Amino acid sequence: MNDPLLLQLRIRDKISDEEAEILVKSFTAQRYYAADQDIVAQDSRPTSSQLLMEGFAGRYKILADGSRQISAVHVPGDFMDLHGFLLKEMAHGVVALTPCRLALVEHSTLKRLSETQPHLTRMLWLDTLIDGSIHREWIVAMGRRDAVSRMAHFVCELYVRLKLVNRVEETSFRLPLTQSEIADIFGMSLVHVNRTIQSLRREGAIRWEGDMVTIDNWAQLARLAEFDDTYLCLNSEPR
Amino acid sequence: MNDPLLLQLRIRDKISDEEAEILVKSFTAQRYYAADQDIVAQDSRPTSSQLLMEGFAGRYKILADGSRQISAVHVPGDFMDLHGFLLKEMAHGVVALTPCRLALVEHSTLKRLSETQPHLTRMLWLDTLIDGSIHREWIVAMGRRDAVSRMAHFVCELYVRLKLVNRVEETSFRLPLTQSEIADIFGMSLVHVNRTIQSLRREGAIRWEGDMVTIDNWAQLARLAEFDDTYLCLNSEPR
DNA sequence: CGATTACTTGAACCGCTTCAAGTATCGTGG
DNA sequence: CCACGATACTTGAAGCGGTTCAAGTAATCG
Repeated sequence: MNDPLLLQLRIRDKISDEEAEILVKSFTAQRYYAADQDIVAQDSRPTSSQLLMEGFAGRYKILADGSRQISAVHVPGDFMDLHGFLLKEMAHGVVALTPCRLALVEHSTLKRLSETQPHLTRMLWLDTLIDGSIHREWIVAMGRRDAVSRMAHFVCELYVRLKLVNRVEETSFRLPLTQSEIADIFGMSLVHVNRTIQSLRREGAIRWEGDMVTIDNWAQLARLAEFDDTYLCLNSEPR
Repeated sequence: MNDPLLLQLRIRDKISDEEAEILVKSFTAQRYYAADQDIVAQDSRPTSSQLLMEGFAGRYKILADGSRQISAVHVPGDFMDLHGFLLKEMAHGVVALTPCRLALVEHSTLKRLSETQPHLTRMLWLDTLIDGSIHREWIVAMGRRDAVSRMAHFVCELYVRLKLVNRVEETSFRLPLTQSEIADIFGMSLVHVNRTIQSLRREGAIRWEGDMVTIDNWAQLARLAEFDDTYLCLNSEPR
């Protein structure tokens, strides 16, 4: 079974085959989105949640002056808007940053799961807690790290998260985002994103050729980023 | 019953008296912390979670250069480190920003709740989802708002959150934080926090005299902040 | 009353933004 | 197969929001 959600969950705790089957069967339909298409609109009230199976998606908000801030980046296996199950109203939109394939669960199904499968429920809860943990790490980075350190941190984080779902080759991964989109992730200008990436290249920490990011010197990158993967919760233990 | 956690939960959904009793009885002990004391240490593995009953607390991380970033501010009724129940290891510390009173639940009790009380479990899950929602709003503010707008947003948010737990008088609330602590919340310098507050004062939007913050012109403050309370999830509905 | 902590102000500096232009890449139609 | 347009990336230079350093004032407390 290569369901990327299961890959993610099984890193954090044992999931029995029965549980896995129940979980997989909860998803009723698949959907495809083109790049730049809205998956969930701001202020909408979805009655289902979506799991990202393939591609990159982002949670975002547009401000009055037209600027956009992306508050989360999702990779395959991320249960993107599981929040909506209990929050009901979406304060932020979700956009496909690349072409995306998604799997859909009805909220009513999730509610039934929460009544009958306490361990699975805790694991889904955990999934949203890890989201929150990543948010906090981003807040720290935005508040107290300079552009180079933040970029290094972002590359480290994506490397680890993509590795969990087998989207990494050696020290490289595909990151099909434009510098303009990355600027919206960092809350920086496109120009400064460009110079920041060049700075990391010049130091020999990474290569970034088109879609492919290659980490040439992990130790240096992690040092620049002060990267510590605790917040990604990578240990398997009973939960 | 004036338990501030129940006040918060009952804003979002009905909680039966039975459920309320079960919840209240889950807390076994109270603890008191002095200002600046660590409630939860970074990288620790607590076996209980704590509910903030009185005071202000903050989640934080210290970086290698000694700077501190506060990633969340907690008010009475916040179930501060409910995360720890499933995340196990704390990537961030929690500090008492003022003297604090806390109520304690063992993780084993929470696990039992999750096996027997699906609705309460969903409500606790929701509590952590609202935390995440606030994180995302902070990320947007840090990325794309200037200092005045962020300060205005922070004041609006605290006003609403404190009102939910009866810590507001008319248009005023106590905020016993130093400008230096606020600088660590904003990831700004103390000097700029000072000038930003003065700017809001000069515009007549707020007064900020010692501990007391008074909102003199909510409309103006909310406009500066582009404040929209959707992310605080203030509607009561079945969850 | 003196020490400590919080708040305030001024001025030089710097990281990042903005504006403007130029280059590389890629898909598409003639 | 090349010309063209569109999009992404790159570079330069001026400007600004926020930092840093330094000092001074107000409030609090033993």
